[in-house]
Amino acid sequence: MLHSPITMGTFGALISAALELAREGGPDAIVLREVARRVSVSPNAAYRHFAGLADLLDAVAEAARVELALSMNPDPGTVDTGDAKEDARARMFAVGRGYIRFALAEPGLFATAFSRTKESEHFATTRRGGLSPGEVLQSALDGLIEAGLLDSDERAAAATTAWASVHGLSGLLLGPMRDVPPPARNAMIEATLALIGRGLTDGR
Amino acid sequence: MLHSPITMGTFGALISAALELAREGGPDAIVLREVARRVSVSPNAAYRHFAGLADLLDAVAEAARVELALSMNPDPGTVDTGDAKEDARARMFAVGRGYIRFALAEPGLFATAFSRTKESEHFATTRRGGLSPGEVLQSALDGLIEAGLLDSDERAAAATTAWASVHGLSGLLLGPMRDVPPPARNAMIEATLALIGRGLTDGR
DNA sequence: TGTACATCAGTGAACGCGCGTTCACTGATGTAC
DNA sequence: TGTACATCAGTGAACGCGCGTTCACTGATGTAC
Repeated sequence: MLHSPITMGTFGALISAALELAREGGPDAIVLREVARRVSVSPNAAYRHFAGLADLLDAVAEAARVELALSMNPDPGTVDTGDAKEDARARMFAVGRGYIRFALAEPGLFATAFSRTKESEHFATTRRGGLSPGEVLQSALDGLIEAGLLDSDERAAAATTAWASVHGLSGLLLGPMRDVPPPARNAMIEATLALIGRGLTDGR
Repeated sequence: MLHSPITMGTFGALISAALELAREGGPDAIVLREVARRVSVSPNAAYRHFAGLADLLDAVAEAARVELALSMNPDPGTVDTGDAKEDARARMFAVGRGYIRFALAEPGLFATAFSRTKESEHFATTRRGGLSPGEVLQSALDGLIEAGLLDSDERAAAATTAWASVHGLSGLLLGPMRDVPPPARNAMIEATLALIGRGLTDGR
């Protein structure tokens, strides 16, 4: 997914195999020896590319964050009705829906994206020129501000509340509410997005 | 915390020691051999009281849920201004604040309360006559309905959104936002509670 | 009241397992002169 | 163009560790008659 497997080299193959483990079982499923096994390499070969397990985990968590950010980006063209206000609102909803969709489709990667790393600001900025989840959210909020639907001094509070809501709903749907059937689940998602949207663009 | 250590017996002592481990390091820190060590008992003695590690974990998760529910209950007397609407609203805020306060004060127990168990409806009903987090939330929503601040047919959606918001904010404050200093953190909590409260009791 | 027996909560030793990491080494590739 | 040397990505074997669980057993307590 990151690169073609053919030209990936051992470094890329290790990351790719570790991502696959994370996809299957979350961050705790990332086991150095199993990663090496899947790449058909001896366990200590990994130490040529990473300082240790923690370092590998950091790289995988970063990759998971990039995948989350990609899933948050609305399909281009979807949001284009001609009405600027309507478009900005729709884009905001699409970003939230994309976040929850990723969590439900890739629970292992979702959990991995939030696993503890050395620094804590990885959601806001991304190295290597990729997108970060925080940047996608901020740009949707920019749209609301430009459309006159949000005061720019409410921006920080809006970001926190919006993020908290979709993050929390994702966690509940994956946890205590995991047995809710899909139709009711979708109703919950839409109801939450609607209520938050209403709260953010209060009366505008 | 559950019973006096003097009359607790091995069963209670095992649960108590496991709870302590969960408090220190979350559900993954619950290690059967370490639990037995802390109770000064051989590892296999635990098998007299639990079918295995998974069974012990279930019991500890249940206890963590009870502690969460206790933390959500507002101190009696705090919410009593004479104005029924105002009281109902204040009680709702107090429940949300209690939830987040517990998450921040006891991150290990908070995570443990949400660790995977066999059944998934433990948040709604509690065995042994204790309170559950879901029951505390529902009773706060009852208050809003009785005060005329919430339509009873919006009850389910309101529960989901409210829970998702405080749950998500808790997760963010413990994770990606863990370095936010306390004053800014409190502002985020109050801003989120205010926005959700506004959304729930829309215009009333 | 005494005796035989079942139950129960504990013990100590051992099981197999898989982990992250380190050690000393090898062979291919690149580079300086 | 050839030679000596450094660098680098890999190997195989081993390290110590702690885990959950099982086995055969013990000694105290309760119970039936």
